[in-house]
Amino acid sequence: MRYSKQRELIINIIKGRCDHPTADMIYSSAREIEPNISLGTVYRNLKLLSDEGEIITLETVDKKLHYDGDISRHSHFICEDCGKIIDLFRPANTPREISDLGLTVSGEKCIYYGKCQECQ
Amino acid sequence: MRYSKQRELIINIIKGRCDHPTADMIYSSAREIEPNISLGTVYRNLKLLSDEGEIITLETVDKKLHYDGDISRHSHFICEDCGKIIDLFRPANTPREISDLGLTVSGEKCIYYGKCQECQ
DNA sequence: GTGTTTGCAAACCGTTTGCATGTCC
DNA sequence: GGACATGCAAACGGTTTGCAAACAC
Repeated sequence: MRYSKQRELIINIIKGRCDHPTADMIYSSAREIEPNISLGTVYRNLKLLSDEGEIITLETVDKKLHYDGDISRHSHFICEDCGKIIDLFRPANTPREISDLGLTVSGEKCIYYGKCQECQ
Repeated sequence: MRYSKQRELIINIIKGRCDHPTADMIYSSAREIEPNISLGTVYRNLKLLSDEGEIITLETVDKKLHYDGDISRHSHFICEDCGKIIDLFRPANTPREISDLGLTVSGEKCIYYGKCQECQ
């Protein structure tokens, strides 16, 4: 993988925020610094970085991919009503059934769905 | 909600299988019995049934919506490699952090991601 | 110089929707 | 008869991709 300033910018944007932006949000931020960057480049790099394990891709209820620059072991809670994504740093115990079935959970990666405090 | 034979057919197809078909798979099955049924009708009814809580909609890694006719309390495991969806009927303990944050999990609905036995 | 990356725009594809017609009650 | 549901096809929107030019090394 060769250096590119576009990719470096994208990495800095994702790693520098603590929410879970979509490709479009990252594209907007990137354009403020590098007005000529294209959406295709953003998507290509997000896919690349996700494949390399440098960022995490989250599939949510809004049919957009969300990206997380924090690759430390943690889970996510997604509000079914407002779509908000909340980090959970104290991971759940893996259910016994998962190991019984010979399944391996990646880094306790787990998505809980429910309602956040505001949407109860 | 008024009766329609298309909707009854769709319900029977989903409830009659124990996997997690996509709209397209349901559409194919439906056409074998009702060759004139349209894809739009399948989508409209799946959305309706999901909103009514009669079926469950799952967002997975393959960018297609999957549907589950089993609405009993259970979680899912999705293989990151082959996309297979496995039911987990012994739900995980909700992490303490979730209640600490004032979040409510819907019916223990939770998606674990990892590798299935074949993809290890 | 060679192979990677970019910007641009078009293509892709799962899903949604507008509308005229058909169906249920 | 009136509200709801359907079939059809077009539109939608997020993501991917083909290609020529630009860039890294």
